[in-house]
Amino acid sequence: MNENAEIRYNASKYRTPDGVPADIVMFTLTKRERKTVTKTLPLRELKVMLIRRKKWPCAGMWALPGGFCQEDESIYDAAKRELKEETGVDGGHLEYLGVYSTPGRDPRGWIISHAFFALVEEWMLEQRQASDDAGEVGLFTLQEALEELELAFDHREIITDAYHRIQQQMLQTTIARQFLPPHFTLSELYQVIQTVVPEFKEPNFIRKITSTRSRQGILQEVRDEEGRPLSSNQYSQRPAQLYMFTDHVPLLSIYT
Amino acid sequence: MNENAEIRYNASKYRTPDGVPADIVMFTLTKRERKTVTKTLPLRELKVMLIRRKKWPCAGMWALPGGFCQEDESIYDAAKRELKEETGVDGGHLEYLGVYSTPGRDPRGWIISHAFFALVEEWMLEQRQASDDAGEVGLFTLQEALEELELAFDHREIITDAYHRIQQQMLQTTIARQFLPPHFTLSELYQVIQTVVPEFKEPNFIRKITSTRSRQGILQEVRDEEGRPLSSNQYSQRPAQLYMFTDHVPLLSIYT
DNA sequence: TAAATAGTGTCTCTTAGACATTATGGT
DNA sequence: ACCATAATGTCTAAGAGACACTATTTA
Repeated sequence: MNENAEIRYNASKYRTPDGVPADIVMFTLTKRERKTVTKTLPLRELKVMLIRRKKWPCAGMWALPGGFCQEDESIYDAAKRELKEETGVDGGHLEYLGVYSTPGRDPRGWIISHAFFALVEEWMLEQRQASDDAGEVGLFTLQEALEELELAFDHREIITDAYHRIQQQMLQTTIARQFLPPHFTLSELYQVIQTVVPEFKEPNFIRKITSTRSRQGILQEVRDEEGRPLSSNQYSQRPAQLYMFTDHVPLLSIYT
Repeated sequence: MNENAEIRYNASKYRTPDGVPADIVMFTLTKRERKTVTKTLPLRELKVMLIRRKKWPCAGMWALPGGFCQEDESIYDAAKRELKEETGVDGGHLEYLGVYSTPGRDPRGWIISHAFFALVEEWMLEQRQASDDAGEVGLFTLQEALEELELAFDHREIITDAYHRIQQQMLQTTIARQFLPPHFTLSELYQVIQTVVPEFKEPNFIRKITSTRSRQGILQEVRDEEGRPLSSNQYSQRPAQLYMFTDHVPLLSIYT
C-alpha cells in the first residue's frame, strides 16, 4: 500500500493520459431474403454500426461505440463490457485491432483509444436500436460510412483499418463461421467470403474446397447419426451438401 | 483553450492511468562465422535483448527496454524514440504488437503497456552494450529468456507473444529481408527462415521457390548491367545465384 | 417441361515431392 | 582427386483451371 502511495506520487509528477477508451467497430452481415424469387441465396451486405454523438466534442457526427476503461479491468474487458452494453449479448467475435494515439486526435485532451472489431449478428443490434433513442444508431455499408458520413475523431482511419483487417482475417482464418449458421452450404460460404472481400473470385470454389488435401481440413461434411450426408435445399432447387467448420486453421506461408 | 480546461476538469473527476509506456522486444539474428570450416554458412541464432532492472519494482530482474510515452507523441513515436535511444540508429523494422493492461501487472499503479517488436542488426546493439554499464544488457536466445531468466512484470507473456508474431510474420511476409543483405543466396534465406521458425521444413526449397508461379513474385534474380546473373561463392564451393526481394507480398488465403 | 442450382467428367497444364545426377570451384 | 554445395533431370502423383455435362428439385 505504501508502495502504491509512492508511485502515485511519482506518477503525479508527470503528465499522464486523460483517458483510455475502447472503441469497437461492430460489423454485421445483413441478410435480406428476396421475396420475388424463391429458392435463392439472400442478399448479404457488410455493415458497420455507428452512433450519432450528442455531446461535445464532435456533436452530431457519427462515431464508433465505445467507453472508457476503468482501473480494475483490462482494455479487452472494457471492450467486452461495451460490446455487451451495446448488444445485450455476451457472445460474438471480439478482436483487438490497435491503438490510436496521435496527439490532438481528441480535443478533450490526451486520450489514447484502443480499437477492437466485433462480428455480431444483426438481431443483436436491433434491440439496441429499439431501446435507446432511435435515429441515433445506424447501420451503414462500408462505402456509406467511409465516403458519405461525417465521422468523429479519427474514426474514419479506424474503420478503414478494421475493414482491411476483417478482409484479411476472412481469407486467412475461419471467421466466416461468425457469419454463418453451424451448418451451411458451400455456396453460402462463398457468398459470405465475397461479401466481405469482393475481390475474392474462385470459379471452381466448390471443386477446390472439397478436393484439395491441404484445405480439406478446415471443413467437414455434416452427416446424420447413420453417417448419411445431410443436405439442404433452402437456397436451391437441388439440395446442397451441408458443411461445418472444423477447429483446424492451417498455417499459411508465402514460401511453401 | 477553455475547451481543454473543461476537459481536464472532467478527466480529473475520473481515475486515469498512471502511465503508458512502450516496451520493445528487440530481436536480432546473431551471425557467427565458423572458423574451423571454410565456405560454409555462418551459425545463426535468434536472440532478444533484455536489460537488468536496477530500481524498484522488479529490481534485479530482466526486462524489455522501454519508456513512457509523452503527451506530444504517439505511442509509435515513443517506441521509435526508445528504439533509437537503445540502438543509436533510426532504421530497422518496428511493428506494433499489442497492449498489455491486466490490472495489477505493474505495482507502480495503473500502467498500460504497449508492446512493439523490432528487428535490428547485431552491431546496433553492441554500441548500447558498450556505452552504458555493461553486464546490465544481455542478448539471450528465446529459450534462455523464456525458461531460465526471471523476467519483470508480464514480460514473459509479451516475449512469448512477440515470438509467435515474428514466426508468423517470417512465413507470411518478407521480413526475412531485415535479417539478410540486399543480395543473398537461397540457402541463406532458407537458413534465416529456419532459424526463426525451426518447424519450417522444405526439402525442395530452392526448386519450389524458383519454379512456382505464385511464389516467384517475391524474389528476383540479381543481374549485372549486361543482364548476366550474379552469383556468390562466399558460403559454398560452387557459386550460388544471388536473389533479392521484390516489393511484392502475396495475399494468402486458406480457401484459394 | 423449363428453370435454377448442385455437383461430376474430362482434359490439359502445372506443381509437389522424392531421388538421382551433374556442375562448379576450393582444398 | 576429393569434397561440399548448387543446380538440374526425371518420374509419379496430385492439383489448378476451364468447360461441358448430368442430377435434383420446384414452379
